[in-house]
Amino acid sequence: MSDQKRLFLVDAYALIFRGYYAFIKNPRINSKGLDTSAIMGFMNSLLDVIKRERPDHLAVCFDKGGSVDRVEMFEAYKANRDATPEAIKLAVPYIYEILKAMHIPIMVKEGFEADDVIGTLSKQAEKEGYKVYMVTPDKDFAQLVSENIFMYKPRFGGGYDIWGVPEVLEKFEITDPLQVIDFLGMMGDSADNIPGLPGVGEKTAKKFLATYGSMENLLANTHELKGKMKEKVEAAKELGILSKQLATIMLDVPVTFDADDFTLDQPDIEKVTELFNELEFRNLLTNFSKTFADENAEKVNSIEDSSDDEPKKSTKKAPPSTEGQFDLFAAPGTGSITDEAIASGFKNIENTNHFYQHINSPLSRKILLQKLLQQKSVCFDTETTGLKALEVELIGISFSFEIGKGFYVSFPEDQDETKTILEEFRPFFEASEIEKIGHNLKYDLKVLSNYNMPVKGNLFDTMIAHYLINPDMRHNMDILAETYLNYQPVSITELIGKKGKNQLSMRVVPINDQTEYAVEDADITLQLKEHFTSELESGNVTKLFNEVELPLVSVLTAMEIEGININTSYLNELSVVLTDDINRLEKNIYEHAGEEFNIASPKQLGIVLFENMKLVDKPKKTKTGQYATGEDILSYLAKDHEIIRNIQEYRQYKKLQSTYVDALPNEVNPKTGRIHTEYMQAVAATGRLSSNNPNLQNIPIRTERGKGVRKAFIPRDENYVLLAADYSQIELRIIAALSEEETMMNAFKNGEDIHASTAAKVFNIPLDEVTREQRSNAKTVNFGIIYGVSAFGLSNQTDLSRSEAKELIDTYYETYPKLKAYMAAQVDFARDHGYVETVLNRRRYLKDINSRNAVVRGAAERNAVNAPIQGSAADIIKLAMINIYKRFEKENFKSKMLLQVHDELVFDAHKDELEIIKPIIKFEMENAFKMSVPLDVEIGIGDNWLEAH
DNA sequence: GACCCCACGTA
DNA sequence: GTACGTGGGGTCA
Repeated sequence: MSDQKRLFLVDAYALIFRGYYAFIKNPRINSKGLDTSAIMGFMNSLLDVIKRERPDHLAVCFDKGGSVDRVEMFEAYKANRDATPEAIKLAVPYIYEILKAMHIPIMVKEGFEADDVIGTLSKQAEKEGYKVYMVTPDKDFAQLVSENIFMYKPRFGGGYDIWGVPEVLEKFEITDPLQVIDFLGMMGDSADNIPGLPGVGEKTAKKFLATYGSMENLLANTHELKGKMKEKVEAAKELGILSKQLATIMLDVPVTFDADDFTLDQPDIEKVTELFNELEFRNLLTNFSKTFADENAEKVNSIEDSSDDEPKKSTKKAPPSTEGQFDLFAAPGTGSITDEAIASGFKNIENTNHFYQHINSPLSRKILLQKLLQQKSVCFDTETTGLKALEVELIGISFSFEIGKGFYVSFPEDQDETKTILEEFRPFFEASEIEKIGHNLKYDLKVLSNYNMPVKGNLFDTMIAHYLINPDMRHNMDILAETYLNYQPVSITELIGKKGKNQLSMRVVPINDQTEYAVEDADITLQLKEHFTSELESGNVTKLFNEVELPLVSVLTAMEIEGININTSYLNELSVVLTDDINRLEKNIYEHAGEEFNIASPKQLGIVLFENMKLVDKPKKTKTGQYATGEDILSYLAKDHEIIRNIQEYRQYKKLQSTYVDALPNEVNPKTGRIHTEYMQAVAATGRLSSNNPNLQNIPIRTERGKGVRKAFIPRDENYVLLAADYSQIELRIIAALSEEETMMNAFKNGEDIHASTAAKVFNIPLDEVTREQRSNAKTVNFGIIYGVSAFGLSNQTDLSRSEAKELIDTYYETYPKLKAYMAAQVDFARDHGYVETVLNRRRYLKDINSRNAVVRGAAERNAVNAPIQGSAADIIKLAMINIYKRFEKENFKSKMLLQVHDELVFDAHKDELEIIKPIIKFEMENAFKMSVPLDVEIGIGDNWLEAH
């Protein structure tokens, strides 16, 4: 029996960074807008260690002020690391607080890195007879490993790997752990900016070590090397020695290991609870409480266990580790982690009681239906053959109305039989008194519509609920389940594989797995609903949810099902013309350049223009170091160089052809002959819709050639025309009304040309003397205001110099003082509350509004101004859509609403109904929301979308 | 094939 | 300066 004392030394920043990047795609933001990913990631790892190992001695080590010695050696040391993310800077003080409350010793030494502190302490403690575990994912520590010193590498998804001497020797293919230093020195480390030997990577470093054993010995024998490698290494001898020094962890930091100081005491549970509550760490708090509540019980048990020399091996089934051979040598913290289950202890289908039943007989279906009809509220979810709702077939429907229980009705491949079975459930779907719960219900409604099965009754969509609770997050059900229910659902990829060639159809998944997967989804969604009902309430968005977003689901469903007709043959002809133009331009460009290259490659184009042709003395570079060749750059050069004008034209035509002219015909649904875009209701952070598959919200209109594409959008047949209804200047009207800036309000009330009116006031001249240029500049400022202007941005957009732009903005604010006050008030509100809101109380949280980084804060401030404007406009058109849809339904019009483009609605208008629907549309849009400024809607009609404008 | 970057279409 | 989605090139596995 070994009673050797154990010391755990935790490398804080390594775990903090790792935690932060693990959540990078779905940062954990609490209701105050604080990004808690780093704190959560770190605490999960720390609690995991404590829970598993019950260490009696433990300390957490931080860097402070970087390594003075290493920077002296090599100025660039760690210089090319990105600045520490804001969220991490904010996280560290919290982590200190929590550690203090947990009574965990913190080790920092100004001017030294945590590596060095841990190294020094490890060696000291080893001498005093301790077994030392360095808790870190960083491979650099392998050099410290000895008989009594181990690396304790936390795994994603819980569990850990222990690296002792044998593991290190095997991983690095060396004979002594100290050779890790030579290894790192040879291959370098881009994250730490250790240069390494040029041309030497992992493979070569291992080979060198096998042959020469050390950096010094390699450098003494470079004559044995061959070719390019010989030249490179010989030229870099000094660099090699320096790299090795940089990679060496120091063992003489002025710190002293004192067993008493490092003893792990009982935490101040009250204080920790308070901190966790403040951070809104519900699951972590549970985890923490369990860890320390079990403390005494565990200690008794551990008498038997203490015969283990090594920490207990994990028995929990952890998800497949991402740390394979390759990952071992990846830069720390940069790996994008797909498995976010850092917190061990998610519930899942295996450890949670549930009763999910497959329903596959007439009798059982009948019983289920009767049950369903007795409910006030039922959650359902469809399983289908694919993702395109209007083209897929139904495979099954899951239902749940009681937590942990649910049913899965499966359907055969035969579509007639499927129809018959589905018909049995018509009483349920048409029952208007039963609430239907789902996650992304629009999809399910569309699938059911394929079988002519409309759904009635109130809806509750958990995806949209969460979109209102926090629009900046993503709303996948899996993530929501993990965040709010501490539950990790069966992953779809586990069932049918990764998307792409080898993906299976749900049809071939064994029926038991189908049932478990499908009912789990309905079960989880049901549970999320309970959760979100109160969260909507506390976010003050219940009304917005019930009266705008949920009714809109049905409206969008109808619009998507409707689709729009396009003139395919016209587009095909257009493509031929474009191809001719493109070929002609291509020839000209090659002639000017004196060489042939891929004009569509910005990389190649940049080299031709700026290296070979040297069109500019100091070409601008993009952030990745390539030459910038964007439209803004080219337009400066256009007047002097024909090749530039040709390139601009080439780009324009290529874009039109690839994105629209050639792509749109492929999007025509073979069954309906129409294009059915998909509106995303839970994507845009401001509350706007977005459109994809295909995106019909960015169809060209500005250029002559672009307008050609619009002509392809046509009415359904000769009895119809397209009707387009546009809000005129809705965002400016909103900002005028919200700021109560009377000058601007009056201009709108009097029906003035707002940009000319602005120009007259700003330049202090009569309205009829405003020049085109003045109006244009005023227009740019008007728009700039909405986006949060800067003099820099304005001067970029106009011919004005920076100082002229600044002067214009200043006069603008003098002309409209209340507007400026309103903008400042929005920013203040955001600082105080952490969010801003629209006229319908739609919120956007701005976590960076108090950031100490001026650039980051500036962006948040512009959002504080823009989000309420853009979002209120979105609110208003959504209201109008709902009201118009209701009227159209009620009147049973043949005319249909087809598209929404942020401030415009497009209709297939039956010629006989034109005069009836025109005033309805105009009225409903202009009166959707009452403000102190009138809304104005312009209606156009035509045989295609261009003419309708 | 998956992913990022660049460029560019709209409001 | 705000908000999106798509297509092609380039790179890596």
